Amino acid sequence: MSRAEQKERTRRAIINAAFSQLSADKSFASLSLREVAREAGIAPTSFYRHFADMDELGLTLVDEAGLMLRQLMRQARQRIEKNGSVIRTSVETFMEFVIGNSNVFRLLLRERSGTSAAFRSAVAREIQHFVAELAEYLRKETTCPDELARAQAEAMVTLVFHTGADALDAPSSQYAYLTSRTITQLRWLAHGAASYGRKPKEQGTL
Amino acid sequence: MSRAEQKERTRRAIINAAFSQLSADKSFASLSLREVAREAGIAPTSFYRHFADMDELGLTLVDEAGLMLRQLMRQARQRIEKNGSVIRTSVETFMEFVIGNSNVFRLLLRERSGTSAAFRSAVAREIQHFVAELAEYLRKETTCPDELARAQAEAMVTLVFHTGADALDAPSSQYAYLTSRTITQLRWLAHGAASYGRKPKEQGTL
DNA sequence: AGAATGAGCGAACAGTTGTAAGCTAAACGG
DNA sequence: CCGTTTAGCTTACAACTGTTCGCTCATTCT
Repeated sequence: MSRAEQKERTRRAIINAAFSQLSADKSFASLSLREVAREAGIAPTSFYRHFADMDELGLTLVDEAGLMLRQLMRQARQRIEKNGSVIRTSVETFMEFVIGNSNVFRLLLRERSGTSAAFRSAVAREIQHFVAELAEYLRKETTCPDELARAQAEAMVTLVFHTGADALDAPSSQYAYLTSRTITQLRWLAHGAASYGRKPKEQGTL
Repeated sequence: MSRAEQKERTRRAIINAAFSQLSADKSFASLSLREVAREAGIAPTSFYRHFADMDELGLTLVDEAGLMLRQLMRQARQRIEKNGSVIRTSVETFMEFVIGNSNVFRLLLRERSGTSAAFRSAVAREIQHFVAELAEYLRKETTCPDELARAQAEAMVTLVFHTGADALDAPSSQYAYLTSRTITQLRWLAHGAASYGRKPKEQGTL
């Protein structure tokens, strides 16, 4: 086996070990280099042949998670074409991702407000892809001015993301409710933005 | 000085030490019992005279944070009575809280998705107060059915909370933008829910 | 006054952590 | 084919962690 090939192999072993140790009660911050190395089947010091420190590993994990997120977007687009209901399809696709890859989603969720500024901005960047893409769609499909399309997209992504977080702690019997609730919320937003978008001034007590 | 009084005093010293060590790069999980005890001016072992372990301290901190949140709600209600604009006043009040008590807000933000189930549900409970109160208001002021009032309140709290999180990493020059963006989002929701609330069926491609 | 309570302390222990130094052996490049 | 490179190892160290034990001594209760 080629040397580079073998190196890539144990690099993946490290990454996989790290992902597999993430759970509801174990965040990336609470992983230890030694534990990861142990599960990857290498000596602790060999870790340094692949990453300068745990932070570098963490950024790699966030990148991989972001990659999966982008694949998810593609998948959602395909489904929408064959399905029609944009909001319902998007929310359902996202929920399936959260349930099926809860460790990955949890990583993003936690590091978004974690203790490392580098992690936070890495996660923020990945989420911005989501927002930008959705905003572009809204600009095309609706008469929304650019700035407001972005604000609308941000609100929608925020709500969907938050529902994903709820789902992590909810029993699976709640998934259907969470999904439909979020769909309703997004429809409100879309409807409100469409009919209310061009009136930034005060009106009424709300 | 009475014994109970002195005990309460060092208990507060511990709590204050813990709060003061929280920061952008230091979460509760990364605090150590010894460090907290050091800053509180007691021996590490004396910590156990007040808390069974760090988790118990953490739950206390979350409770205190929740208390501050409820005080905030009262303050917001007073302001609204003298001001009129419900949404604007609420968002501005909340943002002031986040800026002025960033460590407290960060605690809630992080532990909401942290590694301890007990912490997560404690934070969720505090936030539910917010939601319940807002939902009650919406039921009174609008024609929204109960279930939808709750969904609307949840969406609003989610958006405001998320904006608070954004503010933590944003330069203060961005505060005004974040505030007005959120106000717009909440108005969309209110408007959409009002005119769209009783149509749960599919319609259009959105 | 005398006994009991309990907050606080110091010393000590067993674990864990990250990381440095130096070696081995296999794959590589000339 | 021989020298170089390098992934991986073992050993070692210093720093920290949470927690137990037994003691002191001021406050409290009787």
